[in-house]
Amino acid sequence: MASMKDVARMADVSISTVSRVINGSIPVDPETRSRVERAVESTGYKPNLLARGLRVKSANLVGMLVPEIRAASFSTLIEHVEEHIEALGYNLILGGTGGDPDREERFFENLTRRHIDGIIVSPVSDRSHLFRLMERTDVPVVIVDRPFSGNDLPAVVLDNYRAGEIAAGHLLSLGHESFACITGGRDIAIARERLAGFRDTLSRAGGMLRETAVVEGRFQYESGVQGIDTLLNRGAEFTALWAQNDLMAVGALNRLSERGISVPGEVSVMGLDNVDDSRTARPALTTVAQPYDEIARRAAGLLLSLRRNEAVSEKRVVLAPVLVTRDSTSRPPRLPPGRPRR
Amino acid sequence: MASMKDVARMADVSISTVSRVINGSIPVDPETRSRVERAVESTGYKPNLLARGLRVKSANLVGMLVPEIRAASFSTLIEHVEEHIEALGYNLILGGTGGDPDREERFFENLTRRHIDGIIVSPVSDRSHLFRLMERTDVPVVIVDRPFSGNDLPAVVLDNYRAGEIAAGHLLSLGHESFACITGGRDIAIARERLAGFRDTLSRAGGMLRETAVVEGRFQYESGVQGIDTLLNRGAEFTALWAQNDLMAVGALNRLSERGISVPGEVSVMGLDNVDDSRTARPALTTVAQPYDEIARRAAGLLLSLRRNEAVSEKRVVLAPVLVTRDSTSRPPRLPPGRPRR
DNA sequence: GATAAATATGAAAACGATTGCGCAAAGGAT
DNA sequence: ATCCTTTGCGCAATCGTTTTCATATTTATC
Repeated sequence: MASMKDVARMADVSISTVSRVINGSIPVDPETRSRVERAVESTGYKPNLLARGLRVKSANLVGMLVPEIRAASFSTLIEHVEEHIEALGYNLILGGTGGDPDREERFFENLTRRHIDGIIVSPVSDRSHLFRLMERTDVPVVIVDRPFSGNDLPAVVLDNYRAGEIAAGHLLSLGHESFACITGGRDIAIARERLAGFRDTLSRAGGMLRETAVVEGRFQYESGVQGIDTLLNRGAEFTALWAQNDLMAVGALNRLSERGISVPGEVSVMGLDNVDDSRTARPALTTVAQPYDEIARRAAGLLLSLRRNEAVSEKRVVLAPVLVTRDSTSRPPRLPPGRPRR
Repeated sequence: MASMKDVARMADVSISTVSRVINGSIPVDPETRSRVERAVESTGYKPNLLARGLRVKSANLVGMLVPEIRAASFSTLIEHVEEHIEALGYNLILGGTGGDPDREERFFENLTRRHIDGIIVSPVSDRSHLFRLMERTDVPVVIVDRPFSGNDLPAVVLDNYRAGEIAAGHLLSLGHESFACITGGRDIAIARERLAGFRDTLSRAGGMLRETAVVEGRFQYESGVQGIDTLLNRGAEFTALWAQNDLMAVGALNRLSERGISVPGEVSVMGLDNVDDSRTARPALTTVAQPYDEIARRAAGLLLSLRRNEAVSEKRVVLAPVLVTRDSTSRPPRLPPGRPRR
């Protein structure tokens, strides 16, 4: 592989000069510049990123760490992040933790040894080891999807409270009066916020969410199916269900059908995320969309601003969710008041 | 960040010695060794991977390039690859191309400039620009998922012909006699191979696959729904359908229901991949599974063997698909012979 | 035309590791 | 006691850049 030395020799200049025309850092005589450019061309020279990185302490690399790479919400986020940073001339180094604290730690440490330019992280839970690590590193970090709790790290996230409001609002507007909710883990802040928005909106409208009508899940498909089972076993009464992400919503959808309850005929169900699966579920899922592309763009932008020590107007960007109506919600069934489907 | 120099000073040895105890390359006196180790401990020293990489021309990085990061089959492959190489001490640098040849090229080029240790690639199609690039680079490459056509690059892939056989075999064993197939793009070798296995098995059994009963898709959800539409419009007669991946199969499933055709009551449908979506589809999809975990493991293993110039027994690993039966296939409906559902 | 200022380039020192080579001290053989 | 091997370690070169500083050359100023 050709190096600067080769180019320099061929153009009959010093390597400093080559460096200067490559980086355009300092004016150089047009005549020698073009001589160098020709040499670069004919040798096919491309700067060695390790050497440069070593010197300038920046590898042109951003890292991304998520709990589960293959979960639809993460993989779409990853795709968008990769797109944006690649457009800015960076490469993405990706890690999955599977919830293993050791892997979290290793990943973080490896990246700092690589002079990473920044890391985008989605911590497993509020108690993640990562928070300790992140607070005492000097590489820029921005949190996505699973925000903070008791720290002020930069983040770009959904307005989760608002998401709950939107879900409740939509169901209320259809005329529903009895609700249920399948949440994410209680140790995850976003789950708590989503629930708060949902509950507050309902009670503001004079309705309410009984304790027996909320079940805690873990943002996974199985949580959706089990959620339905425990709700029905408890004898909870509801014509409208919100699952706090699409995966659980689809699980609920399927389980309801299996138990002979029609959606949206007897109960309406909503999700949150608007990943591809919500489109392909049957009935197609009404959901509250996360603006994944914008999350990714803002996260990348924020990260690199921090890197350059630019003053950033807001360290925490919160983005608005938007309602996407499909076929899994409708007006509640006409039944004797107070006797909805069990 | 502490460097070797700091450690050396603290342990009162030369940096060469520090290097030697870190790498265990050459025996060093137990007494000084422990002195160095103590110094490493107390400085919290961690080798700088850029510097090491520059020197030894290896960054401890492997790259992976796929057309679409968020497609379920790719994201699960990515997850597994990341897991395996991380266990071997490598990090993963991920790129998506979206089918854009420029991005393919840039990605490839950037990685070589980083002294990447190897690249795992899934080309968009047989005509991908990548093949040119890959043939004339000296970094190890292994192809997954979308193999070759007219080149002998290392690869680890499914036995796609066999997959077709398995699909056909399953449907035949249920008693079906009229078949249809939705394929991937004809410019993709695996689509052709899958079809060949399917068709050959059917004709071997005395059945056959009419030309009007095969429609070309593009491995996407929409291909599945459109596939059904064109089949029905053509008046194709079939009680069994194989879509060459799960995404299309689910599309087909949904479209069939929408058009009032029950699955598996009137037509059975199968997919290929066994991604999560096949489990959560309704009816749950019978499919032929790709052993993603093994593909990833073998690909990573092969790649690193090539890197070390080890003699590899086989440059092309082909793995066996396995049948997963769920609810989308059953015996064909009893109807007057020769008059299956249209 | 002499001096000052501006401009273009080169030499060399980093960045932080690995590694070939050589030298000293220690151990073994005679 | 002498010589030969080992063994353990340090010196210095190297990987491919960027960047500071100095120097030579040109241009401007009076």
